[in-house]
Amino acid sequence: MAPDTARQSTRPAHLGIPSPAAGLHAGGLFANCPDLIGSPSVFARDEEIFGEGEEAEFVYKVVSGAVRTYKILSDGRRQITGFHLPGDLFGFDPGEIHRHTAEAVSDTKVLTFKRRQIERAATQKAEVACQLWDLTARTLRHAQDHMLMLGRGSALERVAAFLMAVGERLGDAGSFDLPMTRRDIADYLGLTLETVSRTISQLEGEGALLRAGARQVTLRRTRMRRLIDA
Amino acid sequence: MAPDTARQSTRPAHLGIPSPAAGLHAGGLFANCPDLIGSPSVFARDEEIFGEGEEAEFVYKVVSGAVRTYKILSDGRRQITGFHLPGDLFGFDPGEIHRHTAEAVSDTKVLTFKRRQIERAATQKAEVACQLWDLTARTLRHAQDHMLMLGRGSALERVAAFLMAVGERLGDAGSFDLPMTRRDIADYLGLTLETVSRTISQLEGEGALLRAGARQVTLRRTRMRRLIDA
DNA sequence: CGGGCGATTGAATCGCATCAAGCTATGTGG
DNA sequence: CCACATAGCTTGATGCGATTCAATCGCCCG
Repeated sequence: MAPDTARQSTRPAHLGIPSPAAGLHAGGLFANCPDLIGSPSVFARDEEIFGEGEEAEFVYKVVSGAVRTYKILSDGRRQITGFHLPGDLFGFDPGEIHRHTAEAVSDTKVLTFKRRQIERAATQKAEVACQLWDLTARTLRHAQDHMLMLGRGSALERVAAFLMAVGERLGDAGSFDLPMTRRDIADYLGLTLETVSRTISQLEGEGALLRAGARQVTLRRTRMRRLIDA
Repeated sequence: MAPDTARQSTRPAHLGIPSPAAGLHAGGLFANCPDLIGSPSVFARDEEIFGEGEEAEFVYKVVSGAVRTYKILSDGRRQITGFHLPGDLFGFDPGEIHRHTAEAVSDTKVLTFKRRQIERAATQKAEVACQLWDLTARTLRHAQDHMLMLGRGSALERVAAFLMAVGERLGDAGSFDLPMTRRDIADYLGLTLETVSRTISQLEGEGALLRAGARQVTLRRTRMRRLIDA
């Protein structure tokens, strides 16, 4: 009943593994709409795909590479709200206007779909509208899990959960490559790049992961979970 | 292009006024569905309306009072994801299961709607499905704005933005009453109740608000904005 | 081989959390 | 009607974790 038990702490504790960092695997979304075929398109590292405030003409699906979506504050602080990996959809803020900027994290191939076309399909077929609803709902769930992380997690919890989530989404076969920089990770987790770097070193020091270069990591999931659970 | 300009700082700065703390004014959502009529229901202060993990049988609309929705971590930390004020809808996580717990912040009147009924209407009428989609999208926008706050805002920015948002949603006629405790505010903003208290005192000290008792506040919006802008 | 960006590491600082009293309303029972 | 209890709020002292500032390292690419 009363919330009097709510405690706060900066100490490590179980955050639950949040849903993958942006997880919007498209499933068969457009499968049954034969006229909805995406046009392939390529973006170079750090190239803008769309900007905040622009008209939302297209919707995108990542084929290879990675994309970040973010907002910038007037003083330059940046909050990345999601990373989009192969298979993920992005750019689907309902409404006429993009509410984020999207950039390629690395060289990236995407499929582009006309938003108008999709929305028209939605107004005609309730089935399509429900799928879009479900898609937005999954994005919402991710956002809420991430809120929990940003509001309540220590640096250790945030970084560990992030690495595990990205690993899973990349189909972690033992080890994997992080597509993004430390700064990107920091701006996603609400930390500084130095803290991210230190925390990864700490995780390595405690045997929760191995590194081969800055980007390639091998997770020891059991040890990592032990670190953040207790 | 490159995100190298992203800076970080703990200093106050413009966060943009985030959308109101949960803002889901129902608009005319169920207006054109004459068979969807809510049953009135009353909950006492701190009474649970639904629990995380429960089957999502109903959807709610606040008539009077206030509701909080939150998640609890295994160690007791609580993250409130939204406050729901008169006119707001809540409990509409798509899916069969509630992903939050909802409690009355103060004595509260709500209207309850059968979720099944609404979803059935959605599968039949594309128009309804689109409205639900839009509803979820608005919740998503709020969540993303809140992420920005949690990830990047100082205590001062968070509290000031929160007060302004709540004031607006309550139709701030000069001054208004906060329905929730300092602990609730803290668990929403990712702070401790002491920090919230101190920050409000600080805002008062700098002439950004007046207090009449702990809960009633009068905002000096211009001064408050100056404080967080610069 | 050298330039440069990204990552790491160190030292000092700061903001918020934590721990710990008091304070102030509100309400209750004698 | 007042003493007392209690819940919520405020305020103070202290500590810790993350940020900030500042080198330095190391890898990748020209």
